[in-house]
Amino acid sequence: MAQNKKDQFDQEITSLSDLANAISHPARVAILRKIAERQGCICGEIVEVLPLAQSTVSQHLKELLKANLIKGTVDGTKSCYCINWDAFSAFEKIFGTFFSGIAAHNISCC
Amino acid sequence: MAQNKKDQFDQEITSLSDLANAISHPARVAILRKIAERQGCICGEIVEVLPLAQSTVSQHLKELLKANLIKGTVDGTKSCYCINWDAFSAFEKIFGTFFSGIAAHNISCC
DNA sequence: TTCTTTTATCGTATATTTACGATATACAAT
DNA sequence: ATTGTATATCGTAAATATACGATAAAAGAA
Repeated sequence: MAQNKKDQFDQEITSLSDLANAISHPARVAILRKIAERQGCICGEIVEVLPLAQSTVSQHLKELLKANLIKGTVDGTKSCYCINWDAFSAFEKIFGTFFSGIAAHNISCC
Repeated sequence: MAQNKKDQFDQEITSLSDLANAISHPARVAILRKIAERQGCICGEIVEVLPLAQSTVSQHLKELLKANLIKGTVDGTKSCYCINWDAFSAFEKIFGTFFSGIAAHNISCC
């Protein structure tokens, strides 16, 4: 964009929008679910179940790492990812606060 | 992108990512909160409190309308927006399902 | 050592998003 | 009728996101 204004908002707001952004692509939602579902960590199995190239999946994984929702460790030639449960419950809390903050004013007008 | 693959995912996944996308920009979170907080509908007051041009705010409002999270009516020269409570509780439900679906497998590995 | 496997990163193309100013439209007020 | 106000839309520029193939790096197997 001509100029990025995202940093002109409160931290409370940007932490929410950043988390929302992390799951704003269906591939990333699918990756999170897959990682959670296969309780042991998984790696390139994700590539098999997604309709995306390996490099693209790797890119999405990087985004999820950046948002701190997953953790990754190297295991031989393979990479192992799993849910960062601490960050995830914080995530849930932030969304809960957002929803209850909105719902506190529930009055219909138009 | 070279090719958009977003429609190759389940509807359950895309409805979540679409909603997340709606609040993936801080301006849109701020707009939702402002509309909820001023229980009566508001219009261009949003422009005053955001660090964005009127046309940009209008664009973000359009996005929120597209996601069905707000409703808009015209009132004279002014436009009046408010939360779409039905859609909003559906939104909350979808996120709740997502979180509990992930949390169901809570096992730490790496 | 050499070959294979796995995954991250680089380079690149294209699509989408974000942002603004200018303009159009529609109503209100004078 | 003219002027002002509020807001949506258009056109456009620039940034970011998405996707892929090619390549690099690093470990395991032969």
